[in-house]
Amino acid sequence: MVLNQTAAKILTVAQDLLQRKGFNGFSYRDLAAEIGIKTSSIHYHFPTKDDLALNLVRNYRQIFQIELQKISAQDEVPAQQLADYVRLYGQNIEQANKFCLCGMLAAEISALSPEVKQEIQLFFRDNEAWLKQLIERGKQQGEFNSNHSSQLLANQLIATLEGAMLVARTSEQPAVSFEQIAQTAVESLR
Amino acid sequence: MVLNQTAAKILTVAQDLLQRKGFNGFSYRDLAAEIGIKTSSIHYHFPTKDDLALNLVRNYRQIFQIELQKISAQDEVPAQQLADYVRLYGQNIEQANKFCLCGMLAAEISALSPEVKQEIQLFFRDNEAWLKQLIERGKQQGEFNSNHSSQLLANQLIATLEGAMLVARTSEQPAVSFEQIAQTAVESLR
DNA sequence: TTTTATCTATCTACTACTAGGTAGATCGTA
DNA sequence: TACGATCTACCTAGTAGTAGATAGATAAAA
Repeated sequence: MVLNQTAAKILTVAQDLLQRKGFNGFSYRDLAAEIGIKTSSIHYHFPTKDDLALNLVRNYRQIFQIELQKISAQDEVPAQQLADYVRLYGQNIEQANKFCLCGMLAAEISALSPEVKQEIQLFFRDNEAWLKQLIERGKQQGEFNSNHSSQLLANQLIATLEGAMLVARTSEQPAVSFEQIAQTAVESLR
Repeated sequence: MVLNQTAAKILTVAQDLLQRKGFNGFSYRDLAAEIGIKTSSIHYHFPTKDDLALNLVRNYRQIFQIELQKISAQDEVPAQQLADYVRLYGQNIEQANKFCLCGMLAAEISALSPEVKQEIQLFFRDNEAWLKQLIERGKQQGEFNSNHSSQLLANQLIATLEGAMLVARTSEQPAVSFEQIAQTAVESLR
């Protein structure tokens, strides 16, 4: 997927608005105003808003995958890799109280096409698969300890982090609120 | 807060739409059409949409509190009370894949006034306080076991349940998906 | 008579989206 | 190399429909 400069800019601004205000919380007009083009130009690159959402999720998945691979590539112990993983989520909140793009779209799922819904599913599966592997390794190395399957623990952790981000949005110190819960969740794996 | 029939009906329908589609996902027109009145009548009872949101959250808090007291009143062991608590959340998903009203509004927080935001905060505090007490009792009775403070565990559990509901919305079997994660979270307390 | 609760009718602003046009770049071909 | 055709990426100017909100009439109840 090769993108020209304008399309890339649209995606950048749209992602920011989406993570802060939600899919139903921004319009093509908002995008156009911030970028300095006309709404029709956005329609040229992304014919429908659902199209835009699809591209945003695909983009988000891809970038997240790259970050996961980066963490995997660093030769750290599982506990440290888990901490790095949690920080990936924490960055959203630190930046203007953003929510996870896929968490946001999950809340607004009824406004989205089956294609977008599936792509969001895949984001969570990506995370599940990566975390499952990590937890597996952590168990083998004696860092993590639980009777539950690594897959269940992975899904539980994803839910906890998404929920922590969500609840943190209503707090006066979102970053602190998130960090506390995330910390507890990570330590619970020991 | 005494409500006449129409205001009560508006709240009922609005709550349903809000939990399924989000605050930005329904309009006064949608409400009016479903109830069989005019939008201006809704404005009479709830002058602004933010007003409506405020009443919805207050109502939701109140009903939730009643449910919590019901659970407390039943003379069950903490582990069973926790299961009852989780079922409170699960009911949302079973009903047409609804999300927690306050979880939904937390995602759309940027569209809401500080008053509504504060009321949502209070909902989470209600839950935190109730759960903290429950976990405390569970620890004393040897049913729960953790090095973390009951308050942290309470907040972690709330986040996990909210996140589980959120992620479940993208799944093909939301109820199953939620149940698995919730089950894991509850058992992790042992 | 005042209050309550509804209505009709309307407003301004915005929604996603489209038709049709245009400047400029790129292309194949004579 | 020159010329016509096509393509890219934007524009102006609109569409129909929806958003939340309001003014003022009306009718029934207190």
